[in-house]
This record gives sequence, C-alpha cells and structure tokens, in this order.
Amino acid sequence: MTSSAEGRRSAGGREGVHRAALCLIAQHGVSGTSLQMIADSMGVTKAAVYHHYKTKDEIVLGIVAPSLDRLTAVVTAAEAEPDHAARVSAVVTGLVDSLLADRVAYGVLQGDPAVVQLFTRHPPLQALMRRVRALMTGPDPDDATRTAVAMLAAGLRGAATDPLCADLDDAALRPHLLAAARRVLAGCQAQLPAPATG
Amino acid sequence: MTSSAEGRRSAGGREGVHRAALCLIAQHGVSGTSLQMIADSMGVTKAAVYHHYKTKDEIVLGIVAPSLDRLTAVVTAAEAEPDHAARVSAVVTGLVDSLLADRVAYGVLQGDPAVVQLFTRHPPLQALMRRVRALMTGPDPDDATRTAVAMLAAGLRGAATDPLCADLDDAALRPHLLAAARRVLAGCQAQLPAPATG
DNA sequence: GTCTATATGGCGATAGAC
DNA sequence: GTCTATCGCCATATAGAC
Repeated sequence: MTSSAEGRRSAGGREGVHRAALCLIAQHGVSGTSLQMIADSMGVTKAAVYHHYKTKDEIVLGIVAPSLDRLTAVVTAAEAEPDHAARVSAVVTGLVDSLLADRVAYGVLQGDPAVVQLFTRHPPLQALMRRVRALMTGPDPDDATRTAVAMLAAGLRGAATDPLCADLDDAALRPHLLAAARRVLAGCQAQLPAPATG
Repeated sequence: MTSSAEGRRSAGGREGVHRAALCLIAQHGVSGTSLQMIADSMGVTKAAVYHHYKTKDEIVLGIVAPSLDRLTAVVTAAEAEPDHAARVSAVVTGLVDSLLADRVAYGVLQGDPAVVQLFTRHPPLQALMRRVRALMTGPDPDDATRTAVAMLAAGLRGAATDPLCADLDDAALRPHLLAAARRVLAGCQAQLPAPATG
C-alpha cells in the first residue's frame, strides 16, 4: 500500500520490528532484549528501529496491542451477557480463543516483570485485567472461587505456552483447555455451564 | 550458630542481601533490579554487597536454593512411591506445601525470564524440573493429561501469588489449592486419588 | 528509511584503603 | 565488613547526513 508491492517482507516497517522483537523477547525476556539485538536480527542499525518506534515501551505495547484489542472485545461482549453463568462462559471461551490466536505473544509477555511494570503504568490496561477477573469471580467471591479463578488465569496462559503442549496445534489444544477450565471452576461460584465448547 | 548471638538482624550478611533482593525483585523483576538498588535498600554500597555474593546470579541462586532443596526432597520422596497414583499425590501435595512455604520467592522468580535463562545454564535445575513433570504426567501421557499437567504447574504458582488470594494465609489457601489441583487432574491419566489432603 | 556518530547514563564487577 | 574510586561495557535515545 505505502511504497510498492510489499506483500509481507520480513525486514521492513513496524511489522518487521514487531516480529524480530517478539522472537528475541521469547528467548531473553523484555529487559534482556536490547534495541541493538533487535536491530542486529533485522540487519539494520538501532537508529533504523527508532525510526519506527520512539521507545522500547512502545515496541512492547505495539506487540501486545492486537491481543489486547481482541481481549477488550471479548470482555465487552461477555459483560453484555444476562447472567453470571453466561458471562463466565463467554469470557472463558473468549479468553481461550484469544490465547490461542496469540499463543506466543501472550505467554511470553504476560509473565514478564517488565511487562507487568509497563501495564502498571497504563491504567486502561489494568482496568481491562480487572474486568476479566470481575467477570470470572462475579461479585463477592468466596475463597474457593478466588483460588480457582487465580489458578485458571495463570493456568490457561501457562498451558498455552508450555513446552509440554507445544506440539498440539490450536484446534487440538482448544477442547482440552476448555475442559480443564471447566474442571477448575467446577463446584465453585464461577462454574461453567454445560460443555461450553462454543 | 556461626558467629555469636546474631538472632535475626535485618541488615547484615547474606541473609540481609537475600531479603532486600527478594523484596526488590518482587517489584521489578530480576533484570530490573540492580545491585545499586539492593545496596541502597540495605543502606550500604555495591561493594559491600559484592563482599557477600560474587555475582548477581549467585544472589538469585542463593534466594531460590532453600526452595529448590525442599523441592528436591519432595521429588525424591515421590519417586519412591510404588505406583503412579501415589506418586502424583505425593508430588502435588509436596509441591503445594513447598509453594506455600516460599510463596513470595516461588511466584516472583519462577515466571522471570532472567531466572529461566539462569536455570537453563544449570543442568541440575533443569533435570529437577523434568523430574517434577515426569512424576505428574507419568510415562506416555495423552493430550488431555499433558494439558492438565501444564495448567496445574502454572496455575499452582499463579494462584499462590495472585493478589486475588493474597489475603488468604497458608492454612486457608492449602485446601483450596489441593482441591483445585484434584479437579484439574480429574478424568485424565494423572488423577489424584481420594481427598489427598495429607 | 537507513546510515554514522555521539550524548548521557547505569550496569556489573574490581582494586585497594580503612 | 564497609568504604571510595574506577574500569569497561552496553543501554536508551538523539542529531544530522545521505
């Protein structure tokens, strides 16, 4: 669109920075990945990277932005459901699908202390996370429910990125994640109704 | 024991570095915590910190060492159990107890990319993690089992450190963690027998 | 859009006095 | 056991030429 026929070149533009950064961050973490490393892996200089993103934080935010947009849509839709059970079902299935859509990015970035710090500095992102939790726990959750929800949140992204499941593709992993989620929530205030596979 | 009557002073010795570092790492991650920050929080200089630990890696290893020792004992004991069900039960309850014993350290350090990198450079630690996994999955696990085990591993430490459960003390959290673990593993090859609360 | 060059500062780590 | 001082390196970020 912009220049000529740049179908999907690996090197150029924000997209290139995107991918190079994500790949490196997956191996070294955010703090362990320097702009020099990103530039080197793209075959350009640091200054070239800075032409696309002004700061390192912007690069990280750029990577997670699509995932967060999708998650926002999921949360908004779930909040529109009429009762608690339906809201739980909607947010869990939506979360699983978001997770599978950005399997690498989610798992890599979510556990990173640098990302947590970055999110802390961005109130809208914190608010989004609180909405996810609120949807799952419902109002006034008991201890068992809070434990289950905390376990589910960490467990879903953990499972989606664990080497133990790396050889399972999205379609194969999805039903197992949903089944496990249903089991975790079983018997507490946030239990999932029926098969909930849709 | 060693010197004289050093009950439990906050500042001095490796113990002081220990605590100061853990507190800071909990907030900023390993890579985000400099020796300068540790020294400042102790009211000394970097050089004083270096007197106790020669490298930053040693500080991190020093922090996790007690947890790893306990985990090693748990794994060794679990491996001595006669059948798969007993081994799963032993490793899960042992893992939960280890987790609760070092709630802060575990959660903070386990998800940190810098720690993952550090562990990668220490084969014995990698081997220990593999033993934990092997105990849970058993030989030749199916997809559902692998998903459940991956979810359990991430979920347990996530739940133990999640702000959602922060106000639950160890005794209150333990039964909920065990119950959630039993539910996650229900119906797959690694299921926990009975209540398994001991 | 990429380059060279540089400013500025913090990092881990060391040397040696007290 | 703590200090001052410093080394060498790499970080993020910027300026300006091509």
